[in-house]
Amino acid sequence: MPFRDKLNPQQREAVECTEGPLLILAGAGSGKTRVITYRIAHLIENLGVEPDSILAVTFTNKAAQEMAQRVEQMVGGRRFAKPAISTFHSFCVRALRRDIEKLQINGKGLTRQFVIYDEKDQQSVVKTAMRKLGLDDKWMKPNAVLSQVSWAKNHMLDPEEYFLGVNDPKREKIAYVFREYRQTLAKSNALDFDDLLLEAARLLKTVASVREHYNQRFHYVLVDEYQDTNRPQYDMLRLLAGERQNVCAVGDEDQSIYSWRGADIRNILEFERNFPNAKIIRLEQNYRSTQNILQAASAVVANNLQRKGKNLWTARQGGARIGCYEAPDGENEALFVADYMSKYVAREAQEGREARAAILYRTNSQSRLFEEGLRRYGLKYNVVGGFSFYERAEIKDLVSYLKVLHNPDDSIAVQRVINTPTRGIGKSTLEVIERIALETGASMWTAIEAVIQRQLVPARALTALRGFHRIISDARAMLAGRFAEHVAETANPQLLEPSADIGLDDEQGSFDLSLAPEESSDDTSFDFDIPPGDQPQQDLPAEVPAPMASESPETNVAAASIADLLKFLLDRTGYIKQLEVDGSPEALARIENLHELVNAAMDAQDRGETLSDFLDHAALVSDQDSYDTSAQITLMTLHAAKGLEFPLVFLAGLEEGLFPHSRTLNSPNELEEERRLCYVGMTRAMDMLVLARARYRRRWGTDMPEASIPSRFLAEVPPSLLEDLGSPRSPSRESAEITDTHYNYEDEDQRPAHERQQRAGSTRTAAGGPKYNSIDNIAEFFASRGKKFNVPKSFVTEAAGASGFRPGQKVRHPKYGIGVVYQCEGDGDSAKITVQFQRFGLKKLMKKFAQLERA
DNA sequence: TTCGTCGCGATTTTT
DNA sequence: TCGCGACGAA
Repeated sequence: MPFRDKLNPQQREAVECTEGPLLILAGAGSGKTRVITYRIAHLIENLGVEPDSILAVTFTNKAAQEMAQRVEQMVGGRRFAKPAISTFHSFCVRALRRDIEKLQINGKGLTRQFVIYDEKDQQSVVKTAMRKLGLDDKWMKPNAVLSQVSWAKNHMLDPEEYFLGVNDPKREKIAYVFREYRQTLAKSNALDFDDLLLEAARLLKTVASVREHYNQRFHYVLVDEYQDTNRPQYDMLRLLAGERQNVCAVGDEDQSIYSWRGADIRNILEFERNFPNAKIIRLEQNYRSTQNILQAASAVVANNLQRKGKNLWTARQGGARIGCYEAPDGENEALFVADYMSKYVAREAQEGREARAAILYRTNSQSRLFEEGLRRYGLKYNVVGGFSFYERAEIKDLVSYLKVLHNPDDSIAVQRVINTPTRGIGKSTLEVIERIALETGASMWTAIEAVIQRQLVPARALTALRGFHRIISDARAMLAGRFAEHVAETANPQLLEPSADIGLDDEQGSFDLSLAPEESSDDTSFDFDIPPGDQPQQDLPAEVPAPMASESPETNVAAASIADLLKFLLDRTGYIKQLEVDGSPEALARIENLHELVNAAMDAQDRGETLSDFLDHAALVSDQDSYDTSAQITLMTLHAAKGLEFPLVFLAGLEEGLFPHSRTLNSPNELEEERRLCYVGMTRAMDMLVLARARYRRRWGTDMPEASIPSRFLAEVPPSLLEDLGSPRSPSRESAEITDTHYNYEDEDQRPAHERQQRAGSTRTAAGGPKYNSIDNIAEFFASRGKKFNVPKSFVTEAAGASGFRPGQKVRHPKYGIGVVYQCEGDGDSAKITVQFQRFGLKKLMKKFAQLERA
């Protein structure tokens, strides 16, 4: 496979240097993916390396899919086997599903049927643990406790070690919660996201046979986004590298933005120390952005100390300057962006080019304003992030039912579904069950059976509980293909069968489990993201639908498919009926979603996935993966933008406290991370970059917008690269009408009808319509919208500069402390200044008496 | 037990 | 603004 003429010298070196540890420092837009895929193809095609002895790990499903696709295009068709390309997490899940039982001690420990707890599940475990330990929700927020627990895990500390490492009472209590948390998960046969990495690393570390298995299988290991790896991932990488040390890590320390998830930037900064004789190659030619954009971004990130430093350059000299816009408030910012967008989209359409733009922001909550703005302009857009399909309540409900079928000990799932839809199992009944579970150390499910058997709750609740139990056990029987038999069995009053009897509930997968205890799995069973049918799958019977239930020949009934199970559950639980009765548009949407879920289950079935696979999938996918590249305008957080590129990029909300985020302001390390985030955002832009800020922003729904201070990152961009896009200062005509009310947000419907028509017309025929689509007219446009776009008087007085204080300025008051000037009125002795104080809120002060000073 | 209302608090982020 | 939790009524 020839590639020499397709790569620059550094890229070529990175591709050809296949033996020994290698760190590729790949600057933004330097053709990283290209190098990785060529490298893999080179190994296979030119060096004759077996494809499936190559392992490549990424962080997102999307990255993994893309990589696999591109490799496929290069070497596909010619090879049967494929390289293993996977996310860290799904790699770990597969490894654990295969061998986790080797970590058992005296038969105790997790089984291959373990479930994966997502963040919500984790939260509820923490909450329960805290309640059990008598800790108040208000004492410390469960979320904060959880993040401590996660921190400890990422630093490979167990509760005892964590306890010893802290010396304040608060954290000591957290250690107890941590211990309780771990016990709960163990009891539920569950792992959280952190555990997946942790346990996989432990598996490799402690079980020599497993480690050898992977060392024999994988001769070349490649890690993408190395700057985002944490300690367990690093350990795993070392173990996978084995003696060959053919480790290729690709990353960019300037794009490390996940330290809050335990990512340790030292992994990349200290690569040479960790892997002796490591080679380092820098990819410094940027193929994406113009020189101006690159220079601006580089200037910002140059303020960081924690970096190896690099010298990115581009052949695209010059380019448009970085746009800069200061809007009066958040709504204005959004409307400005929308206006700019509609102009841009129209222009690109006229030129016959494809318009692609992104609006990037720090927090998801910022998206709302932009969505409204874009809608007003009739522009189509796509929001990435927020909550994913599998996070929707109704989907989680049904998935939880499946989880209970799959693993009855999953108490979180049981808790979620036991009374959804409501079936009369209330708080007091739940308390009884929980108490039994607590006293006997059994799972909720076992406790439920005990409660039924010994009739520990009032008749009414007992009936309800029986109903629930019946649904679950019926469904489980369907799963095992023993429904008819089950019905016969349960026809007699002996309702309860020992649940161990149904232990192997892994649907078709159960064949594997029962037939192949130890050495059955050879290399091919490790099927990474490989399309269906492309490889021998001993996990599954060949024909997908309806394999015979060979374990009970006398019944000979087909095991139910996942879709069938879902339909059964939706019907028997009355879930759909409940929504139908509701009848609201929202309920109908939920029904739609549930249909989608059934479809997803059918697709999974077609791919030959077991119930277990399906649940893993549901746990590991995110919305990040469903990003639609064909949308013209994409809204997302800066984090979500990593790895993407757009001809036009807006970076919004460049305000101190928002970006950089307030929670990072007193930590130099976190501030550097914010700066890297800014760098990531800026380097997404290919041709045009616009930075925007609102001078007043309404934070968390107060009725009073607060004055903002420009983000320090704005000041870090060399002024010569900036171009002010006409930030409105004092729309004169309107200012005369301003009363004492600071802002008067009105519904847009209050605009005169003729304006609305004009607006509508101009958006629909964006190209031809003259007026409000042009930046030049933006001030006029804002003005025309009436009071809504009034700027506070302050902007006028600011221009006059009479009061000596200006809005946005930081001031100190002897009694109220530090604050920010919100508004100035009048001048001379009668000058009044309104100040937003950090601790005392908004105060109107007479300048004469206030003793304000600049801070 | 459920369902409604009210008030308060929060808003950072791959898997 | 929105969503959740606590609390109270049927």
